[in-house]
Amino acid sequence: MKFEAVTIKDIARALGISTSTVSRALRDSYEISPETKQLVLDCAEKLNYRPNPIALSLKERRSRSIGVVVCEIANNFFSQVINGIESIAYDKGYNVIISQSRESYDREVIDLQYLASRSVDGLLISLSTETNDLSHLKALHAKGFPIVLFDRITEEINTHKVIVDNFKGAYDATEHLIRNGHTRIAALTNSEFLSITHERVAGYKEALIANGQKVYEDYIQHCFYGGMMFEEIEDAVNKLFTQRHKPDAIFATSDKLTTGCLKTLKRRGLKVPDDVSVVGFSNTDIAELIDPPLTVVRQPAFEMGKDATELLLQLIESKRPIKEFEKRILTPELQIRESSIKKIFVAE
Amino acid sequence: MKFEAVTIKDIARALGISTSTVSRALRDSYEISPETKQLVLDCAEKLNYRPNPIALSLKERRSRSIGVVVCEIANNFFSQVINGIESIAYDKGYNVIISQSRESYDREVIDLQYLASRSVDGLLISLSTETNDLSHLKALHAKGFPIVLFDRITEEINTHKVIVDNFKGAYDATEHLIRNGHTRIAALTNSEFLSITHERVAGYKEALIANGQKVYEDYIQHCFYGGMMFEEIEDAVNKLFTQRHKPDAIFATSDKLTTGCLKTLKRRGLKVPDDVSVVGFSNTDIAELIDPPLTVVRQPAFEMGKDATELLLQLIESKRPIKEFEKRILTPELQIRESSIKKIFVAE
DNA sequence: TTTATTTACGCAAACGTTCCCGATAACGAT
DNA sequence: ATCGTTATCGGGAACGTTTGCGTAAATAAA
Repeated sequence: MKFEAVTIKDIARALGISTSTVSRALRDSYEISPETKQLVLDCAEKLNYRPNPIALSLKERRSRSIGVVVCEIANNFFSQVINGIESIAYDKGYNVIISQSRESYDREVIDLQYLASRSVDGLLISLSTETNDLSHLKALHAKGFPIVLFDRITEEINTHKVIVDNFKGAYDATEHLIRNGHTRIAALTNSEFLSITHERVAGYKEALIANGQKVYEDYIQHCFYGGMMFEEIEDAVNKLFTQRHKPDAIFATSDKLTTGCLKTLKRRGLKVPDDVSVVGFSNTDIAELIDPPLTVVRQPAFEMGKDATELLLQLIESKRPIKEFEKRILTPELQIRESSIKKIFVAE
Repeated sequence: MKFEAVTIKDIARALGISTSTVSRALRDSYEISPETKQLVLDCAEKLNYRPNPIALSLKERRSRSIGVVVCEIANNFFSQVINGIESIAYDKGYNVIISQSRESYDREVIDLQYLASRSVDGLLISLSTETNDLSHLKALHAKGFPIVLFDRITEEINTHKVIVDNFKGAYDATEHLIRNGHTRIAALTNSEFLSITHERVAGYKEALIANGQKVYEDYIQHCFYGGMMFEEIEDAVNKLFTQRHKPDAIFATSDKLTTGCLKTLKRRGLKVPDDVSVVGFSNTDIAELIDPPLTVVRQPAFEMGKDATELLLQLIESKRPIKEFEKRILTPELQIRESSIKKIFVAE
C-alpha cells in the first residue's frame, strides 16, 4: 500500500509560488514577507504538511537516529538500559534503532554493518559473549564513526565507555558471603572473552585472597553462551556440585546466570540459603519476592543508558574530532537479603 | 564529527564511467558487460562501498523500518513482544524503531506523529492506559498508513489486531480460584479505557456468576496509570483490605499490577496464600522462584510480536489496499502454582 | 552494401529538502 | 533620469540512488 504524503511542492503548487519560498516561509526566514509566511503556514496546516525526515537526512547527511546493539532485549538489565537510552534520545529528538545479537558474534557483525551503513549517526554497543575478534568494530571506529561502548566493553577501542565498577561489585558480594561464614564460594560466570567476566572474577578472587581464602579454579564455572540456553547453566551448576567439596555459596555474575542458578538449585531440591547461599548480579525488580529474598548486586542500568547516550550525542554533535575519551564508572549496589545469610548460625 | 562514506559516484569517478553504469553493475543488470561488472564489483569491494539506505528510502518512498509504540520497554511482557517483533523484522530486512509512551496520552500522540511522518513504513502499537481519544490514530489510519494494533486495542479502528483471549485468561484464573475454595475474589486492574481491562474484568465477572458468586464492584480496583507509580497499586490494595469483608483472593490483570500487589501484601505482612491468594497476568520468567511460587496467566508475548509484525509487513508490502482485516486471538496459559492454593484445606 | 537488431553505456529526471545565487520591482537619494 | 538599496521571490544545484530513454558501435540479416 502506497501512502501518499503532502510535500512542500504541494503547498507551492496550491499557492502558485516556488518551493524555495515555501521552504523559507516554513523556516521563518527574514526574506519572506509576513503575508506570504502566513499564507504558507495556513496552507501547511490545512494540508497537514509534515516535513520528510528522510529527505532531510539525505540533505544534511545525518539521520538523527542512533543504533543500539545488545545481546537481548528481554532482560531486566538491558531493557532498563534501553529505557535510559530512549529517555535521552527522545529529549534530543533522536530515534533509537535496536538490534539484538542474541549473543552471536555473527549476528553482531551483521547488525553493525547494517546499522552503520549510514542509517544511524552513531552506535551504542554492549558486546556479545561470543565476541573475541573486534575488527568489525575497529574498522568502523577507524573511519570516524561515533561509537560508545557500555557494560561489556573492550580496551582495544579508544572511545567513550560506560561501565559499573564490576570489580567492586564482585568484591563486595564475595566479601559479604565470607563475612557470613562461607568458606567454599563458587562463581558462575560468563564467557572469558567478556570484560565483565574478567573484572567480576578478579573482584571475586581478590576478596577471597584478602580474606585469607584460597582460589579454586574448579569453583569458577564459565558459561560460554551466557546462559542463552538453560542447559548451559544447569551443567555448570551440576559441575559445581560434583566436586569433592561442594560449595556452600554461589556468586553468579549476571542476571540470566543468577535466575538460572536459582532454578537449577530448586529443581535439584537444594535449599537456599540452608544448603547453599546465593548472591548474584541482577536487576530484577522482584528480588524481594523471591524465595528466599535474593541478595543482589544491582547495577544502575537506567543511568548507564543515559550516560552512554549523552556521551554518544556529544560525539556525534561535536564539530571537530574528539581525541580525549572518557570512561565513566558507575557504582553498583549490594542489596543484602536472606539468600546469602547462612541460617545455621542464626538458628536456635 | 562528519563521517564521510564512499558513494556510487566515487566508484564511477575511479573507473571513469557513469554512475548509472555503476548502479546497474551493482544490481547485476543484463545490459552491463561482464568485464565492467567485475571492474565495478572489485572497486566497490576495495573502497568498501555500502549503499546509502537513506537515498534509497527517498527514491523508493519507503524506509524499510517499522515503528513500535508501547507503554514501557522495561516490562517482561512488552520486552518479550519486542523480541518477537525484532525476530521477524530482522528476517525481512526491516529496522525496528521503538518509542515508549510511558502510559501518557500526550507522549503517545507525539510518538505517533514523529514516527508516522514517513520515517517508518508502518506502525505497531499497544495503547497507553491514559488513551481515550483515538483521533490521532484514526487520522493516520484514514490516510492509509499501515497500522497493526496489539494487546491494548480498540474497536474504533478497522485494521489487523493481535490479542490474547483475555476473557478466557481471566475466566480461567477466576474459576481456578473459586474451585480452590475462594469466595471473596477481588480484581486489581488497569484503567477503564483499556480493552484488556474490559475483557479481563468481563471474564472475571462471568466466572463469578457462572459459579454462583456475586459480583461486588467494590472488589474491583482500577489503577488509572497502570501502576506506573507504586503508590497507586498500594492504595488500591489497601482499599481492598478496608472493606467490611476482606478479600480472600486477588486477581491482578497485568504484570506490573501482579508484582506490585505482591510487594504490597508482603509489606503489609499478609501471607500468600494463607491470608490471601494471588493469581495474576504475568510474563515473568521467575514465577516459580517467587515465595510462594506464583500462579500466573501467561501470554504468548513472543508470538504476539511475531504475528503482529507479519500482519504489518503484509499490509505494507501489499500492492492494493487491503479491506479485509484479521483479528488474531492467541491463547493465554494458566500456570498453576502455590500462590492460589488455599493451605487451610490442605493442612493437618 | 544497406538495413535491422543487439550490446553496452551515458544523460537526465526523480525522490523532498535546503540554500546559494540571481532577478525583479519599488523606493529614496542623487 | 540614473543609481544604489532593500524587500521579496524564483531557479537550480545538491544530497545518493534508480531507471527510462537515447545513442553509438558492433553484429546479424537482407
